[in-house]
Amino acid sequence: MVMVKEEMRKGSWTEQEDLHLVCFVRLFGERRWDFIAKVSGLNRTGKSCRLRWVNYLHPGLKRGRMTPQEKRLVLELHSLWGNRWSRIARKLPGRTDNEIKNYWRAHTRKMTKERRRSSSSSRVDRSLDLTELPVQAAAEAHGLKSCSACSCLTAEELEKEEEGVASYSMDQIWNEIATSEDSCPLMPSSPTWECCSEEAVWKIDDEELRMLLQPDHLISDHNAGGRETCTPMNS
DNA sequence: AAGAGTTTCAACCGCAGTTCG
DNA sequence: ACGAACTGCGGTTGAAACTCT
Repeated sequence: MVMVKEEMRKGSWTEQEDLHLVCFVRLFGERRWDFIAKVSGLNRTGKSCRLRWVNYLHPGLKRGRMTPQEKRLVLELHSLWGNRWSRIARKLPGRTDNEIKNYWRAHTRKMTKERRRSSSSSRVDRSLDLTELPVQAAAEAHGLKSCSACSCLTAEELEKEEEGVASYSMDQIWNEIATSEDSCPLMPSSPTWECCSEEAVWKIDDEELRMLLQPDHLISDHNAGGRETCTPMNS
């Protein structure tokens, strides 16, 4: 018999996939993505699962457009660090490197366009050409050196802070999760979760896992009303 | 109203660094 | 010490949403 390797799913995530992923991440933590991808039955790569979690499902994420303060900070930090998106993202709580990267791209494109427009109407005013200035100068041209008009930290202040604690720790996030646990339909009051320390969860092998994923382990009274459960999708 | 052009956002890819056996 | 597996990062792409003409 010929075994055909199943194609991994690609493209947009469905709501059901999201629910499953959230469930399994909460069960096993934000690590071992290949493992999570495998046991969840999502038929996605670990990489894809991680990306979806980090960029979309993570509980600490902000939604919607970036604020002027955030935009200002992005420009300023970019002038200091260049395309170190993840580093910049760490200074903007709730924003992902992907979001910041997207914003920067959109911003520079806009600037290039404005430049073209202005250079076609008048060939004199080069001061608007931020994309061709050194990034530091570009930030200054935006008036980013001092940030007294708003309450956000300047890049310099952040730089000083850099050695200290990250501005948004995982502890905060998990505290948030813990406090909202009761109202979350996704998180069954699973014996697996309750009886295992985080460390212990990481030590279980595949055989134990199969046992733990038996429906009677996962479906609790909590989910009796047909709510989402942490059973593999393709089971 | 509709089609073209632009912007935004989510997702993929490849590579490099790290961890683990 | 070494190789495989995993993880994170930055660049790029494409579809959907939005705006303009």
